[in-house]
Parts: sequence; C-alpha cells; structure tokens
Amino acid sequence: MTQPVQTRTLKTRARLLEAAREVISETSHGALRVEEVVRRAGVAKGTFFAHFKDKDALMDRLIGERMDLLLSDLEACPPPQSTADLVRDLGPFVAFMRSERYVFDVILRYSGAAAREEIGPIAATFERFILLLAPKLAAAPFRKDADPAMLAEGIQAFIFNALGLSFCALHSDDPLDGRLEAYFDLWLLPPGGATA
Amino acid sequence: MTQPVQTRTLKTRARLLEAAREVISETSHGALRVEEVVRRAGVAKGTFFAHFKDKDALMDRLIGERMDLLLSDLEACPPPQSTADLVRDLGPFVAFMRSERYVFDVILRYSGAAAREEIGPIAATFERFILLLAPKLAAAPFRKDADPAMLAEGIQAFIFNALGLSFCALHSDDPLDGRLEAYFDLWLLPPGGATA
DNA sequence: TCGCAAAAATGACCACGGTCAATATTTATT
DNA sequence: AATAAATATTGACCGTGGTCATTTTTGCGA
Repeated sequence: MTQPVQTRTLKTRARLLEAAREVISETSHGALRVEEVVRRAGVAKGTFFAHFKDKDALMDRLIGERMDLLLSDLEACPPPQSTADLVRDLGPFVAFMRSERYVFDVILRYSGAAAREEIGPIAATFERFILLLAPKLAAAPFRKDADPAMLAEGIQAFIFNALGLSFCALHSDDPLDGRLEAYFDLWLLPPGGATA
Repeated sequence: MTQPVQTRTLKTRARLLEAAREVISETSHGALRVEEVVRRAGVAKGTFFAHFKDKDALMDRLIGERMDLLLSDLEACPPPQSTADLVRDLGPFVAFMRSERYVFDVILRYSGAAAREEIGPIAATFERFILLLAPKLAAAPFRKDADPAMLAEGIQAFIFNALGLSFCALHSDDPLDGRLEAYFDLWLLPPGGATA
C-alpha cells in the first residue's frame, strides 16, 4: 500500500497485478475474483490485502491506468473545432467507461466523485481530465464567458449523465453520441450562434 | 416481487419493509443487514429474497419512496425566480442524497442511471424529477432557446457532479450550494444577461 | 371435508470479500 | 555471525449477501 522497501514487495505486487490483468483480459473486470488472482499469483489471500486495501483499490488502479492511457490520446488531439469534434475525440475514453456496467460503477464510485479519504488513480485521472480539457476548450470556438475549468467539469457531468442513461433500460436505445452532442451544444455554444 | 395473490404475501412484505425502516431509523441505510431485517420480521432469510430480488431492490424501494416525498415538496414550490431560488428549492432533495455515502451510491447505481432491466422506484423518481422540473424551468426567467426537459436533465447531471465532488476528499470543503449555483448560472442564464 | 396443485416459507448451504494472530523472511545492529 | 527489530506472508476463520431443494400453507374443486 505505502512505500515498499523490500524488492520482494515489488515482485509480489507485480505478480498480483499481472495475474489480475490476465484474469480481466480472459473474462472481464466484473468477473474478477480475488481468490483467482491470488491463486494465479501463487500467494495467500491475506497477501492480496496487504498490498491493496480492498478489491476496489485494485480496480481503481487497473481502471485508472487504462483511462490514463486513453487520456494521453485525448491530450494529443488538437483543440476541437466543433462539439461534434469533441464528441469524436472523447470517443475512446467514453467507450471504455461504457465497456462494462461494473467498470462504470467503479469509476462513478472513485471518480470526481472519489469519495475516499485519499485520492486514487481514477480520481487523479479526472483531475487530469479537467486540467487537460480546459485549455482545449478555451482554444476552441466555444463560449468565452465561462471559466474553462468549469466548462470541462460540465463536460464530465454530461458524460456521466449520458452514460448513466445509456445503461438505463429506459433510454438504452438512444444513441449516446447524439445525446452527448446535444448537451455539449447547449453547454458550450453561445445562444446567439457567435463564436466569441 | 410481482402481483401477490395471497394476503399472507402482502403481510409478510409489509413486515419486511417495516422492519427495514425500523433498522434504518435506528442506525443508517448503510448499516442495514438482511439478517437483522428478517430476524425482526420473524421470517426466514429465503423469504426476504422471495420478496426482493436482492438487498439493493429493497434499498431502491425505500430510498425511492423517501425521494418521492421530497419531490412532492419540490412540486409544490412556485417556479424559481433565480438560480439561487432553484438551489434553495432543491435543498431537501439534495440533502437526502447527501445524507449517506451509501445512499448516494445506491441512487447513482439506480438513477437516471438506472442500469437495471426493469425500471425501479429511484429511476422512476428521476423520470418524475425531469417531468416536474421542466415546466418550472420554462416558467422561470431562464434561457428559452433550449428544450426544458434537457435543461432539467442538465440540472440532474450537475447535482450528481456536485454531490460527487462533495464526497470527494479533494473538494469536500467547498460549499455544495455555491458550486451548484455556479453551474446553474452557466447552464440556465443567457450569457447576455437578458431573461428572454 | 377431503385431496391436490399452486404459492409461500424455510434454513442449511454456498460464494466471496475481508481479518488477524501466528509464522517466516529480510534488514539493521553489534 | 548472532541477535533483534521491522516487514512480509500465511491460511484458517468470519460476516454477509444470495441460492435452492424441501416443507408448509393456502385456495379450490369435487
């Protein structure tokens, strides 16, 4: 959990993470069982919990690292020229959050929304998301009367909302991207239609 | 779960619900244990699961009915004259969602965001929330260039976001109402400052 | 009122996340 | 090298949500 001093610690943790990634790649995040992870890693169950506070902490880390990679792709995109561009650029990031209901649940619990004493990987990723998106929004032809960071927070809120609705039986048939773009149009574009 | 035919069924279910309400009033939603509920209701554990798909389904119902009452209060409010009014009117509803982390988690999982096959009480409540809020927003001095239902969905999204942040260690000190009002100002008021 | 089929209730049992006192291993000290 | 202190590992055990074959109760037709 904290600063490991022994190399043995690093090795064990690496084995646990590797085993977990293996299980997930073969099944899914939601199907991961701690017992299966420790079995593959060749350690006792207690060892797992000496390395991770709980199962969620492992998920926080694994999901966080995946999102971080996707964020780097987003970072490499030039500022969007339209809300449709923004929806497209966010695509892979949103797709991963949508890949499994369980993944979305974990992200919700740990996101912005981190709800834990100490900030974890997912919460850190969302901090990065805001920091990274704000300047892009400022450089895009969107409204200029608002703090870019707040605009970015709104984007995040709308993504969660649209994802939530897409998992909901009541709205699961509506296209996610269309819904997102509609929100973004209202949130980011000045009513007059002017770009400044 | 479905149409009960025997009066015995109604009685048992009522006893389970009563026992659950009792436990919650004495402790909290998060502290509720199914075993304690069945003990107080004087039935076997299996009976509980014959009446509720799982523990979450019970919570969905109990939390949903609480939220529904609070929504009725909101319904009785006249249209807000400002975003500050809106924040005030939403107060009790938001306060309940914030009362326990566990409650917020359940609401997230089952809300708009319902994520289950069949629509449950919490999801229904959020449907009602949108339906009820939309005409109020339309009658308020807010932007008129957007579908009121979409504006209401945005309100919901911002409430979730602000609540999530308030549970997060990183932002738990910022005042919730201030944050909400800032979001609402940007979302509901025309940039020009005109009310129509 | 008897028998019988459908509905409801039962409780032993399981799955799985998480705990902790005991043990083993590593590192620091002399 | 011997010993002690710190750190890591172990696995039996527990709490709690959830299952299901079996038993009990109920409603109903003859």
